[in-house]
Amino acid sequence: MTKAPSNFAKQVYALTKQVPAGQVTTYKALAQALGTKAYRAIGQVLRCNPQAPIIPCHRVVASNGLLHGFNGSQSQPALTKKANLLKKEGVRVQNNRIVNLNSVLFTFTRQSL
DNA sequence: GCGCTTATCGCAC
DNA sequence: GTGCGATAAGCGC
Repeated sequence: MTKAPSNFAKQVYALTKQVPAGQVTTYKALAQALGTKAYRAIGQVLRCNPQAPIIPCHRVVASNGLLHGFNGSQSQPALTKKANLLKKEGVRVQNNRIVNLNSVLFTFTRQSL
């Protein structure tokens, strides 16, 4: 990761960084924006999170609006905290799930790339 | 209606 | 070269 990060990862980071506060995106959206079906691959890239503070991985949720992985898979309290933060941003989160997902769901466009 | 399994792609070691 | 990983979708019962 010292030179030329994979275009794929780069785009994932770029898209994730594009997500404004108060909105969340889904792996599917990212995959579609990249034109790939590697939902997991995206998670893989986000998991490495080379730019943790710059990349709001906590703003990326499952297609169902369910808060996935993040630190949650390992730290429930942390996940709850993030959920609370999202709530503060304007994202309705309840039980680790996006309530008004339809209202905060941020989708990407081909031009986003 | 709910649950489990399978398919897919890329990154890291 | 292999394994794993933050999913998604489909099919079955």
